[in-house]
Amino acid sequence: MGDADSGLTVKDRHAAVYIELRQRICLLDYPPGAQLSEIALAGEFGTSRTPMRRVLARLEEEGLVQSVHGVGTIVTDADITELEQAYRLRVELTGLTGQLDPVAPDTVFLTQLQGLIDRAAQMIVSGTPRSFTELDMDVFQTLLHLTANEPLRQVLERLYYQTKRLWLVKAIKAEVDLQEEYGIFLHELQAIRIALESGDLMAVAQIQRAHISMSFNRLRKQSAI
Amino acid sequence: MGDADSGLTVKDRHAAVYIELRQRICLLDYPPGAQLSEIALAGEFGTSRTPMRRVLARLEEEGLVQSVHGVGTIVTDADITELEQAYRLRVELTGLTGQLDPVAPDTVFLTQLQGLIDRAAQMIVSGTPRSFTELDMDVFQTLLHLTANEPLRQVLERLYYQTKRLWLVKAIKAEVDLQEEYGIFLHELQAIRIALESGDLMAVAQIQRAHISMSFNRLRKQSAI
DNA sequence: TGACAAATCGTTGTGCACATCAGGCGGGGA
DNA sequence: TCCCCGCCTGATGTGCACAACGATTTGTCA
Repeated sequence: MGDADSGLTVKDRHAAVYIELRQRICLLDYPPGAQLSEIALAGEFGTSRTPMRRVLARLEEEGLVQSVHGVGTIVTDADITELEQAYRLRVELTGLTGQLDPVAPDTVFLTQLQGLIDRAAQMIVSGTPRSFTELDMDVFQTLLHLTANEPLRQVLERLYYQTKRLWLVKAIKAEVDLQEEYGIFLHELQAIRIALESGDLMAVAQIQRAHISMSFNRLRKQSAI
Repeated sequence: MGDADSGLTVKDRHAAVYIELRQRICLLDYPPGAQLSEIALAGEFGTSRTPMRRVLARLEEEGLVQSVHGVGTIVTDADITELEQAYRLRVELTGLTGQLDPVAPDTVFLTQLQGLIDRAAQMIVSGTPRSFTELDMDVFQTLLHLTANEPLRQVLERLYYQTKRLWLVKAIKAEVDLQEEYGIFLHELQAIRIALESGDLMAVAQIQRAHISMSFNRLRKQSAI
């Protein structure tokens, strides 16, 4: 946390804390069941409990933590049966990104995408569940720019971070075929690039939609064992 | 506000305050631009600023108010150009209600619906923009039970209250044909009942979707004058 | 030795005093 | 008369002390 508050407003600092905590939860630095201390977090981020409680309240609304009076603030469990509804909604909403306010990519975007594809190729050689999840988050944030519909982006972001922990939990328990996952992901990105170069944003959305749906089915198959 | 806190937990009381303020904003008791005082609201609801600030923070995330340091908490403007994206997303998501976890209605539900239809018929005789909006809210909450997908319900509820003020603002400015609106709404409810009695929840969703879309088009036509 | 009850500890929730900030009002000078 | 600077007011944001609550531990009695 290099305090580089150069020109940053206070509101931005709070948003940064929120994003940081969300990252820690979704990367399982704070695993399900972990207890977050308001005082400790306030000390770490150089503030007091009052602003920290606002951040935690937002995390609670997103369903990532749960605060109980007298007990503590606990990281919620990533249960596949409870998150199935969210996952299926995410599938459908991803399909809408090519329909509602699609944004044609510029050359900068295509360059970024190529960088992400290169990182995905590197995953096959030396990838860990954690580094793969970090890459997946970057890809998500990048592809989110393909729609200008702000409410849709907000909902998709919410659903993404609600459901993303499922994969990493299973991956750490060695219940997924990592090499298969890496290969499928690289293939998806290449397909997206092809669709993008042909200017077919509807196709891009459908490719994402299909892969999210298939990814969920693989997770369900693994949990049925 | 009859303090009937019989068996209600503290959390429920806060939720009730949130719903009450949301209602006041969407019924234009607090019109766009109105300033909400944390201290005054805390006094009215018999609490202090701290819990009230949490409620206002949630309203701010929903986009209904905006808090600015040193200025105040202001009810946001209901601008049709800014809410167009939310409206179009709401149209698509309403169509999904018949697809994601549809719930077959029971006899109690059908009885409730008939009561709403009767109220809609009464609107044509003696309806005001405000009472019509109250009826519309009750209809929305009732029809929301037709899907069991909790994330979808939350998003739909959010989008509904974000966009609902548009109609009431125009209606109060006498920029909508009230009798036409009442008639269309009654017709919609009757169509929904017919689809419901035939057990076709997909049709119910499409009927709602179509009417929300057409309602928005009527609003746009009026604002283009 | 077991079971029950009371106390203790740590946590989140609340209330209040103060800091911080933006806008408006008024006075003074050109 | 106009403009500008500084104060003043009222708002939200923050920090702290205390209340409320739940889990655990400890002590006592049978």
